[in-house]
Amino acid sequence: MAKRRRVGNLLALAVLAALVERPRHPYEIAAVLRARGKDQDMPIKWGSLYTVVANLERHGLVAAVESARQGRRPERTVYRLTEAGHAELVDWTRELVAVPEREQPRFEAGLSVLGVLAPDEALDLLRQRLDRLKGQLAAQRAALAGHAREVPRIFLIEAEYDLAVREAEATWVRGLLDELTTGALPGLAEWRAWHETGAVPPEWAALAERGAEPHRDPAALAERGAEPHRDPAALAERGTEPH
Amino acid sequence: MAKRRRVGNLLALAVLAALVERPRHPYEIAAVLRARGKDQDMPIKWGSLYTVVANLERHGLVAAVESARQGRRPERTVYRLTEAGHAELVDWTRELVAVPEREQPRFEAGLSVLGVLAPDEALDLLRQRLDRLKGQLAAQRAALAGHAREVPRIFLIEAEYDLAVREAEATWVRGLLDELTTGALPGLAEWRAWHETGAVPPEWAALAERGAEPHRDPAALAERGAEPHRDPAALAERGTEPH
DNA sequence: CCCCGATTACTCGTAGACGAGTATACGGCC
DNA sequence: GGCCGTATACTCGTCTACGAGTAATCGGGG
Repeated sequence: MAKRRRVGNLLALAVLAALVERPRHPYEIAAVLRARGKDQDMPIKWGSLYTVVANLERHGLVAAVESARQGRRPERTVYRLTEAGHAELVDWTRELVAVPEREQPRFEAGLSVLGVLAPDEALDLLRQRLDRLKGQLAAQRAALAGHAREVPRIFLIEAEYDLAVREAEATWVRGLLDELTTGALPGLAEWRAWHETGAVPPEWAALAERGAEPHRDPAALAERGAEPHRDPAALAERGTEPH
Repeated sequence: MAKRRRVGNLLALAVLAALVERPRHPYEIAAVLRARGKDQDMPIKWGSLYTVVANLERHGLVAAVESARQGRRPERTVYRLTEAGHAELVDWTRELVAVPEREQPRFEAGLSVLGVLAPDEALDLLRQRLDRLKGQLAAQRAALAGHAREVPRIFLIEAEYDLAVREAEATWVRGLLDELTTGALPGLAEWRAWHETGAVPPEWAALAERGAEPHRDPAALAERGAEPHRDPAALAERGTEPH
C-alpha cells in the first residue's frame, strides 16, 4: 500500500490544495500557505517550492496559465490545477486519511537509544520534556480556543488532532516517569548498575549481539576488545511486528 | 532550539548507536539494525547507509579502524565510534528526549485538506482508518506481549510509546466519527451544501482568500473566474500558534 | 567437483531538498 | 523628488537521499 506518488513531497500536497480555489503563481502560493499557518509545521523552503511546482508541471498535475510581467517585476508564471492534478489531490487525500502509516517520530528514535544515558539523567530529561510539553499544550489550547471564535470547528480538526495526540504523549511520559522514580520498571536496576560499573549485566550480554556476525568471522572475533569501550553498550531495540 | 546536526539523518543516530558496543563495518551495522527491528520503521536504504557513514567519517564522528579483505570479498572497512561521535550521540539523544518537536504526521496533512472530499466520503475513509488502526493495534499489542516474555520492559519503551500514541489516535478518530455521524460538528452543513451545489457558502468566502494578493493586483483580479473552478475550494487551514 | 542460488558487501548515477543569493519594485518620509 | 527599507519573485549550486546495479563468496545438491 501507499504507492509512491509522482511527486511525493507533502509540500506538493499543500501546493495542489492551494490551487484548487484558483490559479496562482508560486510566490502567491507561499503567501497563502503562510497565511494559513502551514509554515508553522514546515517553514517555507523556497528552493523546494519552485522545484516542487516544476515537478508538478512536469507530471502534468499543474499547468502554466500565463507568464506575465506587470510593472517590471521579475516574470511571474501563474499555474492552474489540471484535471490530473485534481484527481491526484483527491486520491492522495483519500490515502492519507484512510491508511494509517507507520512513522518514525523523533522522540521514538530518542527513546530507542535512551540506554546511552544514565538512568538519572534520562529521568531528568523526561521531566524537562514533560514541562515543555505542558507549556506547548497550554499555548496550543489557547490558540485553538481563540481560533474557534473566528472559524467553524471543521477548519480546526488537524489542530484538535495534534492536541489530542500530544496530550496522550504527555500522559505516557508521566507514566514512564512514575515507573522510573518508583523503580517499578523491570530492568532498571541492571541499567543503573551497568552505567555505574561499566559492565554489561550478564542477562543482557546475549541480547546485545543479536544479528551481528552472520558468517562468524574469526578476524572479527579477534579484533573484539582491541578498542576498550569505556561505555556500556546501547540498549538493544527490537521489532514491534511479528515475523 | 534543535540546532541542526552535522549529520542530521536519524539513520545516523542508529549507526552511532550500533557502534557503541564495538566497531563494525557498514554491512554489519545494517544487519544489527535489521535484527533489532529498526527496519520495520525505516526499511534500510543502502545508498543512505553508506552516504551517512561517509558523512559521519567526514565530520570525525566515526573513524575507519581497518580496511581488510578476508577471503577475497570486496573490501570491508570497519568503523569505530570516536570520542566526538560518542559525545554527539549522547548530546543528540538528550535533545531528542528533552525537547518536544513539532512534527508533521502524514495524517495531519491529510486532515488539513480533508475539505477536497465530500463529507460522506470522508466519513467512510475515516471508518476505514479506524478499522486498520484497530488491526494494527491488536497486532502490536500481541507482538509486545510476546517480546515482554523475552526481554525486560526497559527494552520495549519505544514500542509502548508508539502503542499509546496510536491508541490515542484511534480514540480521537472515533470521536470525530461520532460528531460527523450525528452532525454535531459545526460547519458540517455548509461543507455538505458546498459539495452538493458547488457554491462556496457565503460565510466562508472571505476565509478562503486569506493571504492572497498582498499587493492587490488588478490583473489577478481580472483573471479570476477565467478558469471556472468546478470544484469547491479547499477548506482553509490556519495556524495553531498565536503570534 | 562443479554449478546455482543466496548472501555479502558495496558503487554509482540520478533525482530531490534546500539555503543563500539576486534583482526589481513599491511606498513612505523627509 | 530622491532615498531607503521592505516586500516581491525567483535562480543557482551544493549537498543529500536513495534505488538499481555489480561483483565476489559461500554452501549445498546433483
